Amino acid sequence: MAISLATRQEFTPSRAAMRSSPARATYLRPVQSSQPADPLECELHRVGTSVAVPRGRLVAEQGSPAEYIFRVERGAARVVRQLADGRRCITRFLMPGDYFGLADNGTYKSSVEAIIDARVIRYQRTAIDRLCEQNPSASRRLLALVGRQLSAVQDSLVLVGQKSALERLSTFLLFMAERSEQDRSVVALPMDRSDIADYLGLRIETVSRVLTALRRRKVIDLPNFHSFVILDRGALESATEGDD
Amino acid sequence: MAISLATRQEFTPSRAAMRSSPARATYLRPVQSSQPADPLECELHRVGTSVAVPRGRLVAEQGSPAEYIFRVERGAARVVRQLADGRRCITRFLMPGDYFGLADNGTYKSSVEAIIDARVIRYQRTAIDRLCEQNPSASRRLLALVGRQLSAVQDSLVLVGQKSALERLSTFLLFMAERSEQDRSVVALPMDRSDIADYLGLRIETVSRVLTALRRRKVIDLPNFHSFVILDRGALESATEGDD
DNA sequence: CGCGTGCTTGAACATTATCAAACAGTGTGG
DNA sequence: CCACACTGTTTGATAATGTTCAAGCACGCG
Repeated sequence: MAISLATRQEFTPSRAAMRSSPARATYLRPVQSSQPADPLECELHRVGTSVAVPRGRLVAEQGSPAEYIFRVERGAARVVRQLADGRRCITRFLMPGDYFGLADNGTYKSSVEAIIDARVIRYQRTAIDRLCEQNPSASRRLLALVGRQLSAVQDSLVLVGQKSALERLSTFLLFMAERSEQDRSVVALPMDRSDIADYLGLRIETVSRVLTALRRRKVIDLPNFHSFVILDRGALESATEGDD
Repeated sequence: MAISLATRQEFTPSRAAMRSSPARATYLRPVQSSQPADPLECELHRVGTSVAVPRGRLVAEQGSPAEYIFRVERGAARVVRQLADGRRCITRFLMPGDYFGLADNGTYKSSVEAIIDARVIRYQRTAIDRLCEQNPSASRRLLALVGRQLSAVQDSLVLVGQKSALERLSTFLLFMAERSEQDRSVVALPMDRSDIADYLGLRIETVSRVLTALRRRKVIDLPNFHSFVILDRGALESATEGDD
């Protein structure tokens, strides 16, 4: 089925959404946009197009011209960088509200793939540039967004560069918990183990082992493959910084 | 040239050597700025102050208010992030032409320390903001700069997250060679082994071992602790991607 | 019910870290 | 000029951590 460039594609043809178009990298189905929020978003909204992206499909392709900037509305996506020797690195997970492509000038430096059925708004880069030209507050806001991303990637750098497997997983779980719907004790984990592994710079076996170790110690529970529950937040937080 | 598209540019107007000032952590000696180049840089220049920073001294301190944006003119600096448990992580090395603080909003997320006697220009953040307000092309360039930084950090993330010690060192050496004065076969290595280790997420012993391994294999030479020579660039390049 | 995919578990192995010691440059004082 | 200490680097032996390879398990879906 189609997604030619995805390293791997698990297509669960449960929905009809997939018959959209044959094997092409850039087939996204434009749909009406949803509602805007603040005045700036409103501006942005006017130049954006909402698009449905079925699970597994490419939103943007590494190396192709960076025509659009995206914002995830619903669902989740992974930002993937493919190395020459075939290794795969996930540099970010995109959750609702996250932007992608802000800093990619010319061509995309990474691919983006929907992890689950998603909806994204895409903005023509030229339109954004025009907006910034006219509206200094827009460009300030854009700069702030990119700055936040930079800061986040630096955090990842520390995480992956200096920390043990346990520390990485704990940090990751807390991060996911923070990003999920506040009032739910069970946190969704849309990505599979290999996504987590490639994100944290580990192997799936290690991810699995650390997760089950945490479960055995009653720090978390794993009701199924795609969610978890924090049972002992204190323990998880301290595992974040090495006190085992 | 400018805030422009060059990630960096080496001015080496061999000025008078600098004498260091008394030992204070945040003490920088303002001096007259050097010459500007293009119109935008000219604008910037008017709001910048050139400062001498003796080796080892802090240029900016993690957690303190991010009042300035810096650009390294001469010398070299490390961007350091201190973890709670005392581990140290170096996220970047700043060489002439590199900026720091562009994305730090509010407080600095990392400290910056001079590795060797250095000279930096510092720009008041408020002045830069004002400049962007008036001049959309300035803010576009600023955005481009931050974007380039983002891309560089992502590269580091891949490096540190996915690669072996040999791959990391090879990549690092080639990177340093690229950034040093083109026509010199011997490349300066201003930072010491522990800086390299903290940058690459390794221990100094590992750094040392890999370096001597490369020397034994006649891939590089190490005439002294603070420089190296590439003897077999092909071998070094292939070591970058795992073909040992 | 049975198959496939993704997840877990185990044992052997590789790489890197840790601990400890020796070594090399550099500057100091006799 | 030579001992001396100092700091940063190298080297070696051992241990820890994570990887690899190989089963086995479990959930989802026909």
